[in-house]
Amino acid sequence: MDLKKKRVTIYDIARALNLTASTVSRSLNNNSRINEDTRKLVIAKAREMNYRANSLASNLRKGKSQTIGIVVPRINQNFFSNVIAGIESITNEKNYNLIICQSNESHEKEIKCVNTLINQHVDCIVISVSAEGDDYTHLQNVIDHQIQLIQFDRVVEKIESLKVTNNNEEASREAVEHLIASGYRRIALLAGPQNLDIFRDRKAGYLKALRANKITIADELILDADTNNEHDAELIRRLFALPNPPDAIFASRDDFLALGVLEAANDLNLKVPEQLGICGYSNERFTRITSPSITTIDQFGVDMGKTIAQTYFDELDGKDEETAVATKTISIKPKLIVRSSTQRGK
Amino acid sequence: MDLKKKRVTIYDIARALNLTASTVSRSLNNNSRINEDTRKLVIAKAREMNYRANSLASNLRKGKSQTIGIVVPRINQNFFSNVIAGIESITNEKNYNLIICQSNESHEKEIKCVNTLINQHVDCIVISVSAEGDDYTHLQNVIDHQIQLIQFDRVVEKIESLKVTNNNEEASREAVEHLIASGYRRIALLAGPQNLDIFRDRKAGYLKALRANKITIADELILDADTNNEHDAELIRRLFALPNPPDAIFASRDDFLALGVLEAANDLNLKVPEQLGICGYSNERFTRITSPSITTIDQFGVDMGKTIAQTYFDELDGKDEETAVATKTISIKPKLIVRSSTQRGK
DNA sequence: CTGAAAGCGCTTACAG
DNA sequence: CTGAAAGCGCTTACAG
Repeated sequence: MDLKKKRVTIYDIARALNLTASTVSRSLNNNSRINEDTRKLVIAKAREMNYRANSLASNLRKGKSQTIGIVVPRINQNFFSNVIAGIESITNEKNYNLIICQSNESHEKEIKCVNTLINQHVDCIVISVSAEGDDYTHLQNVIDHQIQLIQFDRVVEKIESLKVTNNNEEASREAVEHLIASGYRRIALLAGPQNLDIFRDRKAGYLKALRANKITIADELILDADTNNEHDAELIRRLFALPNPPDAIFASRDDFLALGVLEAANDLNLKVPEQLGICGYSNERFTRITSPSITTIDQFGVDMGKTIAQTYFDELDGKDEETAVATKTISIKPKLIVRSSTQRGK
Repeated sequence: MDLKKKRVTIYDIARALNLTASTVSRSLNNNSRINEDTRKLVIAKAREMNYRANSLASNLRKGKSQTIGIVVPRINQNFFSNVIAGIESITNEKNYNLIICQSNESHEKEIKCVNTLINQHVDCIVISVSAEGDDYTHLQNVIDHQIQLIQFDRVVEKIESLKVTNNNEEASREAVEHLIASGYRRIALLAGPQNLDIFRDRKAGYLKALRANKITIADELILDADTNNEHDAELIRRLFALPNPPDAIFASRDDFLALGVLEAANDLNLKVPEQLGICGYSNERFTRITSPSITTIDQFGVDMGKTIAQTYFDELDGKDEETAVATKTISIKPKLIVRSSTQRGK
């Protein structure tokens, strides 16, 4: 047996069957006008010879890859893995491939991922940008290379593309309204990095709720977190060290931050929700099972993923030659999930 | 501006510079014997024209893709995402690309993923098989197509390939020894699907520990779980419904199962660890922060990922023409993490 | 150091 | 319904 055995190509099949590559190709792609017997013959032979199509070659020739590239900060965050699962559920049916990349919240790595995907000639790039960075020429580059760009969740407003977003402001407003309704009055905000729109929006929602209820906005109760969990403890400590500490904390960056708050409260022997209310963001799986369970906001990641994929295919089908790259924004409303960490007898 | 604008190729650059494609290609790949000035010229022009290499074309020509395909059951399980992160940390340096696929524990989907990767001409496929299924011709197929196969964690013994495994039996034995040392005597085992070696090994470790300590093995205390979390509750209920229920449960499939046990214990007002000891598997992030925190086993996913990638590159470098596809097994020892859920003043 | 030419494995107008 | 030929965008022996 050869060690340098080459893979079987359509020419090998053609030779074995006394046909041409054209006919083999047509048979394998079972379209066009091909004699049914010929087709069966070819397919049987291909199987027998353990033939595998070379996607590189066919994609090169066809000028498209039936592949969608996804770039997310982290694949193991509940929200992102849900979005990916949602996208997959649609692309599977359509026989599209997915290339998943994670930027690890690094702007540099994100650029690298995007460039690789451009080089791979993916048909579409779906991205939620990392927290770092403010230069987005790599996104513009996607568009310049005629690749459909779809931004989701963490979108860059100024880059025109398809966008699927959550209504973060509205969800946050609702969460804070709920805290107020539960009787909390000194509500702190642990916000996410303010260079991202979504975290600015969440802060806006918080402010809006306080104003609507005529609660004074205390600057010392508003702190911006970055995405590094290891810095969380310090921020939380700072809140509890205030002369007049908060009676509730809205950890609007994510549930991991809320978890840190819960741990800190335990260490300080603060009773949750009696002495401290806690609300997180993104409905991480563990929030249901901590003690007490944590009130949070569900972003419907799976639905969002489905919407993203569906939007792409709709765009593909309905594409009129007039439009260059499509731009449109679809907003999904997240849902407040009230659990024990914020429910007290007023 | 053209809507059907084509991408810039090396021919476009060559034309603009009055050179040939050969020279442009050589300059861009900055190897060979190229005049330094020519190279600079080409690179500058390429940047100016916003040129992007077409990986499809170059990979087709070179017959390799500098791409590694990964197939895991779920990308959002701590262990798997750690392994992926570990692999990435090495492949990043080497400028290799990663295509990540998830089988969602479906054997059918797994086969589809593997086939897609074969068609994409990846250089290597890294896989941890799904819980379903017992036909592994798709793995044999990888080898038959001269693609390096690396199995990890959930490996199929009979398929010869590189393998990176955890010593599951040893880790489980240690965990059960620890339970015994904490004074638990009726130790139940919630095992994973027994068609996978790793779960059989964990059961073997459990049995070994009991035997070594002369504790009677009670069949009614050993139940096999599948990978569907929704079935967990029923199994757990069955254990607690026994006339003589367990005083400790080793949820050897994973921490999510252990979490289910903890929830059930709470519902039944059983005190953990006093009345019930609980041990999980895989050191999921939440185990550190439940109340009580859960004793579990860390599999060093990141290290495992690094080992996998490193092994691949070693094999690549040291490859003598004599060896076909490399086969070798590397075993990593997991570590027991003792937390509150099993610590009682025996 | 640079060029001309072939070829990687496909698909698809163009003929017949 | 099938074939001959060109071409997708590269890389790389072979010359010079």
